[in-house]
Amino acid sequence: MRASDKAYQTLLDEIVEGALPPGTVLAEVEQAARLGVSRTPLREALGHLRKDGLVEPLAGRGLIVTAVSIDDIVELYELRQPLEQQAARLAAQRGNPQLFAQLAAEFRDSDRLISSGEEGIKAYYQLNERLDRAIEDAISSAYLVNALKALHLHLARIRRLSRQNTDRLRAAAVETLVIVEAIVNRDPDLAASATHVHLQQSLRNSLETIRTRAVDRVA
Amino acid sequence: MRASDKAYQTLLDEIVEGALPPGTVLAEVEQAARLGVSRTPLREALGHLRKDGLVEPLAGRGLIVTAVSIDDIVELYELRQPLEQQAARLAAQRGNPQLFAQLAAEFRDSDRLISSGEEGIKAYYQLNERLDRAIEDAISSAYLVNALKALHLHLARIRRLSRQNTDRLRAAAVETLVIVEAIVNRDPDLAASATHVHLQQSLRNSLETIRTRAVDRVA
DNA sequence: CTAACCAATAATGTATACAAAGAATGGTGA
DNA sequence: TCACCATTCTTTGTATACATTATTGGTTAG
Repeated sequence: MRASDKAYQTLLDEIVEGALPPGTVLAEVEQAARLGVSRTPLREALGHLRKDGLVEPLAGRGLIVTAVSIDDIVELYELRQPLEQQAARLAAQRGNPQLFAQLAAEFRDSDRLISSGEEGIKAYYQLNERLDRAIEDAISSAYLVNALKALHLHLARIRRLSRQNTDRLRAAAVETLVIVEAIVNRDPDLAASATHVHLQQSLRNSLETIRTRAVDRVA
Repeated sequence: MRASDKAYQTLLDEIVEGALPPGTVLAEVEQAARLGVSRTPLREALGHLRKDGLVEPLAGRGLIVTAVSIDDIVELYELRQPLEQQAARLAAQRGNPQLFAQLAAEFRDSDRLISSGEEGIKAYYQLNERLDRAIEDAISSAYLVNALKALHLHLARIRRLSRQNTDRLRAAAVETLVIVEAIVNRDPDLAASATHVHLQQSLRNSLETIRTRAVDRVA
């Protein structure tokens, strides 16, 4: 594996996981030393992160991890909404019904996961990732898949901000099941509408939890 | 201006304009010498082009300019369709009606441009670019705008493949006018539907002209 | 004659040295 | 005491030298 790829992957994970919170200054020599690579591959990694929108230049200070505000979340959903509706639509047209029927069965059983503590919730998140992967595979359009991947980078990042309670997770599982079943039944319009509904709820929940927490912090 | 930016912009233009056709091998030392920069900034430029999807690694041969097939055009429109519908929708919600009214007036007068030779057609294309810019400004969502910019990179590239005749340009102008008027009237649904129609026609025309030309080549 | 292996070569990947540009800090003057 | 300027230092940007890897061509053996 190339040193630049390793540096990119490491920094990416650390930014998404929050180990490098927004505002963190990423000086080249410092990060190169920390990650055990020279400046050249590190610069390449930082350049890619800049294109991803995860870091931005700050005059004189080098690069810093970009901030994530409530406005960012709204704006992100303005991209997510059309992209995932189209993804669901195409998956319903082209996906293998048997494959998605299997995923649907797992979502029907997801209450059990959500109710069984941290471990189960982690498994539930992995189930969602498998669904995303299955949809991407079904789409087969490289351009749309790339746009989705760039989107999911930022979504993974804001997921930390709006931690979901189990009630919301259960509701989300039901909403997602509708989408998957529409794909199984090769109903593109329903898949798109169900995605619309799901994302609307998801955004509403995200904003509520964050606003609530902001109030908590003041109190 | 940084040497890496200069190299990136130059290569980008050459790829989009077709001076570097698909399949062209871009060896680092060779291109660095040609563009008058050292390998380091050139590599940075190539890395960005790779993220843009304009070049791709070829085992052992370095990077080559990516191919553009008919399938690529269809796949590109599967991304363009949802993105530009959303863009039109948001522009209708947030755009300054007076600004778009001005653009609408110009589109109503665009027959004159299209009928007045190369110069006029160039001006017509610039009018379209100004509309794209106005829509992007109205959107104000950085994520969606970035996705649109990446998309327009590839669209500019395939525009060379499917050169439009004046009849198609006139029809496209009428379709576009409906979109702009919907934005002026703050009618998001109509703006989205009109965009849907316009892109469907645009794709159909692209595929027809290319298929026809492919037949010509055989004959 | 074909296939496999080895060597040579040309490419990318990495490290480091150097240059340039900017910001922070200290000093000096009003 | 405050403002401004110069200097220094830290930072990024660039060039080049070195390492490494993969491919290609040739040679040899079967």
